[in-house]
Amino acid sequence: MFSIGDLSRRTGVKVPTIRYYEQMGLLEAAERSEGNQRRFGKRELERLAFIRHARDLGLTIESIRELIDLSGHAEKPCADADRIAKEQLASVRDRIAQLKRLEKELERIALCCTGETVGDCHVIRALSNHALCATDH
Amino acid sequence: MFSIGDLSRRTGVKVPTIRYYEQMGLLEAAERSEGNQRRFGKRELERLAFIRHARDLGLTIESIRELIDLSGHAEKPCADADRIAKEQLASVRDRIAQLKRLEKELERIALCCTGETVGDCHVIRALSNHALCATDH
DNA sequence: ACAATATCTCTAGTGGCTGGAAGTCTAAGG
DNA sequence: CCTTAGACTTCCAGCCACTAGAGATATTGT
Repeated sequence: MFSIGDLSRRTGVKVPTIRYYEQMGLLEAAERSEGNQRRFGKRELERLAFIRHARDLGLTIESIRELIDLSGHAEKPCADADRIAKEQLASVRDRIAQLKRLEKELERIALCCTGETVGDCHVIRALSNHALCATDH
Repeated sequence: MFSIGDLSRRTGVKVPTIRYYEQMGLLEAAERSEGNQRRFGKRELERLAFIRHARDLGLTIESIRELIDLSGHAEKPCADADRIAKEQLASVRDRIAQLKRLEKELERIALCCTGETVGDCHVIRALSNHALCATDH
């Protein structure tokens, strides 16, 4: 049995964040000490690691809730879990594609600066005039 | 002179967002009609396009405020504008790199699903066990 | 003149935390 | 056993960049 601070140190999840996950229903309400402090065991540690991992992969709290619900029903087909992961993959790929377009545009804008004054600054001119852009965004 | 709705249609920026930009000080307080409705001209249209463009490129409101301040001082050197653009480029590149690591991890997780039940679902197992990950995150 | 649409201000909500205040509990040292 | 430092509790506010809604007023078209 360890305290919320211990759990935090073991998982790298900040204390207020752990309480937040509990409030959001990702962690079940923890047992309490006589003095009303939370006490966690191995099970909670593992679940928190799961949550942290999923968050690191960009899954929303809502998706994680779904996955936790699913994992409680070992007999169901795992199509839903699969769908959540695939949707997340698709959304990550979308964001990468979008950021690459931005990168191109910013390169054009930022790398052309010739170090003169604001009056003829390429950065500001480029931002003022969308027509100078190579891609649409 | 056009109304906020006209401005919205011309720039693709939603009406409440225009009011929000005014509130944030990116747009100067607009002239008003007799009945207290905002009236905009070409100047405001151009500035809003500038703002929209910068936002599309991922610049924060704060950075845009800086750029607007700068653009009012045509005689100053444009190093600051250049720095803002370069910082944004660096941050975009960071995010791309991070998302690519995620993409790899999600591919491994999502594409291995063999369509069985939750009990032996690869997605859920992978999320439960960080040790299965190829990269650190 | 009237109806339909647009605008006004103000407030609150989004997601995923993060920080602070004010009070209570626990663990270690003396 | 007592003290004290630190960890813990709850509750509330704030972050960013909007977005939505209520209820009142203005404008526009017929």
